[in-house]
Amino acid sequence: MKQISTRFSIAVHTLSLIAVSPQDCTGDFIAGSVNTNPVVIRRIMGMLKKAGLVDVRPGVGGATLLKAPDEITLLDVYRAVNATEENRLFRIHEKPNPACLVGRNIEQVLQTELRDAQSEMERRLAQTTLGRLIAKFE
Amino acid sequence: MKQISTRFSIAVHTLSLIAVSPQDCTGDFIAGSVNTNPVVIRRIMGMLKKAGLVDVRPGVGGATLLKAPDEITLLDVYRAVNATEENRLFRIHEKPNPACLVGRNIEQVLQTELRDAQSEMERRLAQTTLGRLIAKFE
DNA sequence: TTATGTTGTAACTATGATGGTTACATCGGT
DNA sequence: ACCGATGTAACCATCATAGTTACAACATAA
Repeated sequence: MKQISTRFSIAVHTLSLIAVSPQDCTGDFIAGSVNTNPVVIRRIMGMLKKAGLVDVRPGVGGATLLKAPDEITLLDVYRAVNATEENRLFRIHEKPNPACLVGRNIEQVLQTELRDAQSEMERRLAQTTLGRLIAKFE
Repeated sequence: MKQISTRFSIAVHTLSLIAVSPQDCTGDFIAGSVNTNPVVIRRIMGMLKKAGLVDVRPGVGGATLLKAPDEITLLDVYRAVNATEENRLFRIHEKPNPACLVGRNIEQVLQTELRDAQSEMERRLAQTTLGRLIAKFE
């Protein structure tokens, strides 16, 4: 099946690293910890910056959190990297046959249910903060 | 972002149609209601059949539900069409650097949270039955 | 038996998201 | 001016998706 992009987990990794590191984290340093290409990190950092979660200093290098780890939830990160307009987890097939009872109703009825389901997931993501996550590292 | 395949919504549409139709539903008939190619329907019907939700009669044609609409939840359908092994909604980047505190812990810690979030979503899907969905059609 | 209409699949295709990569402009401090 | 960092554009290989054509297998009716 189609899974949610690793952008999300990489973003969480990135923020965690910034949170626990005493020194400034450069993109290359983070890339080394995540084990990927620095450009991938920069792209994600750009999204986190746009979402107001981090401040990145061009030229000099390094990133810092703009909120306390306890003020950043997984949902914040999730939203930041999905960064899209709609943000609907489920896709529904388009243009079903309006001449059919089911075709006429399915979109509306199903959408309500699926949005609720997505909300439940997001509610759970909102319950975990970066601070709580970091506290579990050993 | 990457969304969950329309296979799911098409499967729900398909089952709904079978449930509300007095006559037998052929793949072509369902395809007409969903507004897609019959082969797409047959593929999904194959998954629903494998999951024990429907019985499809080869040759003669037509499909029937193997359970009452009130006994089929959206989660059943979701599981049927995702039909994969792992069934993990979230992907986590692989092989983070074990020499780093974050890299060493992120996978384990994050996985717990994400699995919980997925469970919340699935719990909500399990609360809606096909019967309840159909009852909302007008 | 043959014809008809259906299901079951294989195979091919176009599309779009993803994630890695190279390249280079720009920035800021030494 | 130099150096190392960020910010992006551009390109690419890979993969899931969903539509399509084609055809074998099947069940029933004539």
